[in-house]
Amino acid sequence: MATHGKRTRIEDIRRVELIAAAHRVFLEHGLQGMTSARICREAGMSPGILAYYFKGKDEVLFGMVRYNNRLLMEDVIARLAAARTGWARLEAIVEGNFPASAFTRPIANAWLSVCAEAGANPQYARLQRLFYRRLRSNLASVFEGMSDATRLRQASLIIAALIDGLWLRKAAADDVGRDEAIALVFSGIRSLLREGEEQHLRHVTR
Amino acid sequence: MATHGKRTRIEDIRRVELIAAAHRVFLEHGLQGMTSARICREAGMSPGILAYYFKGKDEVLFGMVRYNNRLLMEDVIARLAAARTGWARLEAIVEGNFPASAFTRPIANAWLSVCAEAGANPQYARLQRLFYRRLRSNLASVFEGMSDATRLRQASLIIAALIDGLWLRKAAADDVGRDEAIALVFSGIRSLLREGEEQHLRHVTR
DNA sequence: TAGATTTTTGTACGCTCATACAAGATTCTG
DNA sequence: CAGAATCTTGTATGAGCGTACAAAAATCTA
Repeated sequence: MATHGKRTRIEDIRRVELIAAAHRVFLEHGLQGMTSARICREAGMSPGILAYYFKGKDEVLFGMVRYNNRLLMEDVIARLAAARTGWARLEAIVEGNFPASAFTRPIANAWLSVCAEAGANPQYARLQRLFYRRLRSNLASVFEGMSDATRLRQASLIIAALIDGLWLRKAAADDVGRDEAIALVFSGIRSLLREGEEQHLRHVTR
Repeated sequence: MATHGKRTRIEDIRRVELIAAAHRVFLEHGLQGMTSARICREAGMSPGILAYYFKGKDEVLFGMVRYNNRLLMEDVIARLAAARTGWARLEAIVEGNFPASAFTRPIANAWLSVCAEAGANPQYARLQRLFYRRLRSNLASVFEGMSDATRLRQASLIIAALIDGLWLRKAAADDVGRDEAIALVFSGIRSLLREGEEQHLRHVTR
């Protein structure tokens, strides 16, 4: 009992440490530069440690992506819970997709390398789909009851594509700042919405 | 003189054959799967041939990207030359960015892998910037004289981001077809433009 | 056709990286 | 404290890749 508790504790600690280290390496060097040796060095451990706590590198990798997504989603979830009007919820979603500390060229690049890898690796594709579905359903919850189904699909697709595209531009040219990116998305949203719909979002809904 | 002509011919033929083969491999396997051996096999040649006609793999790679960009741009340039109204030129640009035969999940993925690599490799970043600058200036030539500078920058950024984002969505989830993608971009454009501006684009300009 | 030049082939070297593993260090147990 | 279990280290192995190169084949020249 006692030994079991301790053993599990240390194992979990190491796993988290290694995944956090992997995350830092990933943000700095991208998926390509995230080698086993670098992860261990970043964690201050020996190169062979990964094989002890993980079945293989893929396990570290998936853990890292989940870790990353959790960090991002926690922020959005907290903001969504605090939001009172539809517009505030929209702000939470959009701003949550451009974290102040994360809308950076190297990070945009790192994220891009995951998207690229998702084409070859079905497991990645699944993680991506999950993340994207959450965004879509968040947007849908803001717009629901406002428009017909096809318009809603269009609007949420456009907004999602806009967000992704701005990240891509960040990675490629770094020609847009965080505040400008958010402003651009809202500019797009305002253009998409009719006058009455925009007013509707300003009412307190919950 | 005569020998020089012949020698140059064969060298150019092989280089083009190899670059075309590299392009096919790239579209199918992405940047990651584009190995020297595969390129040579695709071209029906021996593995060592690359070293004879190219200084290294990078040279093949940059040649392949240029080859790809040329293919895409030829289409846009031809459509632009034939366009008479501003709206037609806009259609040429937008539809040219979604080639019917190329708006495919594997191709979107391949393109994405180049964007991801551009983060680490400055040479790639240069090629990407060139390609993107062309899109922006094409868009600017359509909108010029219509709006003030900041609105123009906003609009062209949003449209460019929308196009990129839709390609990214294609790669990630394949949840949007070519026609729908084009329709979405135009839906975004129409939302962005005021009524008078949209009418302005329907006049014959040249 | 003989020799010279160009083109192509096949292979071998060196590098990077993930993974496996034996040996050492640490912590727990009785 | 001795012995066992757990944890950590450092290194070795092998696969995949780009590249260099010697030898073979093909083509050209006189």
